[in-house]
Parts: sequence; C-alpha cells; structure tokens
Amino acid sequence: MESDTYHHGNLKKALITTGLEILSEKGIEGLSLRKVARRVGVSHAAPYNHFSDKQALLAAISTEGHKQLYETLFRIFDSMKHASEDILLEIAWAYLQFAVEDPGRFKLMFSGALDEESKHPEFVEIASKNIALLEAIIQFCKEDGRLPAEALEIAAIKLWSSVHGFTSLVLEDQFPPEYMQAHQLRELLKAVVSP
Amino acid sequence: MESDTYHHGNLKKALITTGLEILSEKGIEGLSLRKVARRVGVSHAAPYNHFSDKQALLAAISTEGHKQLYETLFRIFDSMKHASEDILLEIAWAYLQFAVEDPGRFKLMFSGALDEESKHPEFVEIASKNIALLEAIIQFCKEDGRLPAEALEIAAIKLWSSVHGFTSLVLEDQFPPEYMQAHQLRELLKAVVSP
DNA sequence: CGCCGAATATTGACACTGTCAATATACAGA
DNA sequence: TCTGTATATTGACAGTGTCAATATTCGGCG
Repeated sequence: MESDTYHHGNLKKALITTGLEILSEKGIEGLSLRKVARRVGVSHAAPYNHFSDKQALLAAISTEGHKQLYETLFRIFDSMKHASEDILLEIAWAYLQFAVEDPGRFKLMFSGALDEESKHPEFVEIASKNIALLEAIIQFCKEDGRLPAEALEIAAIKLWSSVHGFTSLVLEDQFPPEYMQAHQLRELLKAVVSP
Repeated sequence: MESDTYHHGNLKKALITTGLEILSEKGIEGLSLRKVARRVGVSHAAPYNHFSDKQALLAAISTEGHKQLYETLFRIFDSMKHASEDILLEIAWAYLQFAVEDPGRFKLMFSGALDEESKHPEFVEIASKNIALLEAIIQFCKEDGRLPAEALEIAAIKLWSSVHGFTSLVLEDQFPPEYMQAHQLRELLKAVVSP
C-alpha cells in the first residue's frame, strides 16, 4: 500500500493524518494546505484531487477528531461499567484531557474554523453518534429505572453543554489563573457535572 | 476629531470599530489587516503604528467585544432587579442572543483565534469584570441569605460553563436540527440554567 | 515665525497562502 | 497494446502578514 510512485496510493488518508499532525504541532493557524502537501511529499495542488477546498480538508480532519473523541469516551465508559467510581466525572475529565492534550484539534472541531460542517454527511453521522453515546452514559448512571426519552435528551444536552463550556473556557484562559492547576480543575469539574 | 488629513487622528479606535464591522459582515475568515486598513482609508501598513501584530489588533477587537457583552448583561441585570421573572434565564438568553446576532464577534472572543489573550492587560481586566458581574447576579438570585465566597465562585463557574457551552454548541451546529428553533432553544436553555 | 525630533503614514518588497488552468504521468480495462 | 480516466505536477494569479526605507505631519522650542 505504501509506495513512492507518481501516484501516491492513498493520498486522501495521508492528508488527513498529516493534517492532524501539523495541527497538533503548530496549532490551527499553522495549518496550511501547502504545508500538509509538502509534508506528505506531494505537490502543492495535489490535494485538490481529493478535496474540493481547504474547507473540505479541514472538515475531514475535524471528522477524524470526532471519531477519536468517540473512541476515547467509549473506552472510558466501557472500562467503567463495572466500577463504582463516578462515571460522569471520569467522562468529563476525559473530555477535558482530550482538549488539553491537543488544543489545536479540539479547536478545529468546535471553534468554527469550519463554516458549514453540517454539509458533510460523514461529520453529521459521527456527531450524532457522539450524542447517542452521551445519552447511553447518562441512562446507565440512573440506576433507578430508565428516563423517558425526552428527559434523556435534555439531560444529555445539559451535561454536554456544561462539560463543553467548562473545557472551552479553560482552553481559552478565561478563568483566573489560580483555578488553572490540575487538581483545582478536577474539583471544579466535579461541581460542574454534579446536578 | 474627525479629519481626512495625512494623520488620521484616532486611527487606533477606527481600526477596532471597523474591524468589528468587517467581522460582523464577513466572519472571522474574512477579516484581514489589509481589508480593515483599506476600509478605514489608510495604507496597508498603517496599522503597524498602533498594533505590533495582527494578533494585537484581534486582541483589541476581542476586548471591545467583551466590553459590549458586559454592557449587554449589565443592562439586563439592572433592568430586572425589581421584576419577578427568572433573571438567570434572561441573562442566559441574552448571552445566547449576543452570540447568535454576531457569530463572528463571539467566535473571535472565545474560539481561540487569539493565542495569548492573557498577555493583554486590558483583556484580563474586562474578563474578570465579567466574572464579577456573573457572581453578583447569582448572589442576587439567592434571596435567602448570601453564599460563602467559595461557593459563589463555583456557582458562577458552573453557570457560565453551562450557558457558554450551550451557546457554543448551538453556534457550531452540533445539535440535531430539530432543536434549533427559537422556542425550542429557549426551553432547552431553561433546563440548562436550572439547578 | 522657523526648525527639528517624534509620531504617524506611505511605498515597495518579500515569502507565503488558496485556487485554478494547463500539462504530464500512471493505472485499469478493452 | 491502446486508450480513457484517475491522479499528480507546474506555473500562474491575487491576496495575505510583515518589515525596511521613505515621506509627511505634528508639537514644542528657539
């Protein structure tokens, strides 16, 4: 599958993963089409055979990020189903870690560098999968009986809003610096996810 | 104060307000130093006499946005001190409206186009002013006695996180489209701000 | 008034970017 | 093998952020 022929083989995938690399190293400002192409070892216009736009590449990278987030959260959920600890807190903490460990990726995913993510069907799919996972987690946490569907959706939105908002504000340095140490953050997060 | 002399007079302020204009019209991608300069009627390098960087101009614009947000929320708070309605909901609603009515401005303020906002002292000042306002609002809503300081800070962070997260996710089209009508949004928001 | 330094604005250049048209190369099936 | 299609390259274009060199204006001092 790997070759250095004239035809790259699977340039599309290579562009996405290399894009994630550069995103992680240089942040969102440092991510250019030409840089990705150069890194992959291909001419500056080659990406246009696979992506109509820079926007299209960014959307693909963002989608890949959402898949990674899903994987991360799902793994946590799965590994804690039989533990007694506070699952919601661990999920929220994982969300925060996901953002902090690679801010560029998180910002691309959520900070509107994309104009119309909802035009890309792959993106819509993984986004709703993430919501469904959240709902499953919440359902699981209510030991005493299931919630009605509507309440479940609302609870999921509440939880996601809180955790996402907290994470965004942390990432953007919007809190006073004395809150910004790890164990402080964890305490705050506990308050944020508690009802 | 207004003149079309060689020296503009107060180019710095003009650049900021014109920047906000373009931001509102073309969004964050469509905002360039040169476009702002052209619109103000000044050469493409003139801004460098007042801002060391594009980043510096963006930071100033962002700071101005935070001031507008403070004004907006303060007005709501002030006008509702003697009303019986749900202040928290109205504040949250105003926050959401502020974002929706000018997404470019909101994204610049919160979506990490800035690298190190906390280096600009004016920004730090208005940011903490905004937190203080939130705390005052929460304090006011607890009719039965004051909260201890620590609980107050935590409550403010909880509230801000929820509302900000909800707003961001709405702005980024992360929710299923059936949630996206105004009265639906208001219902959801009510759930988000309720304890 | 006239002069001079400081503040401010302009011009021109540079490397970099996204995008497109024209061209070249490689692959897959007849 | 030949041919069409998919893929990659090259070269161009306008637009960008930034900087150095230059020009213009302002404020204060004589």
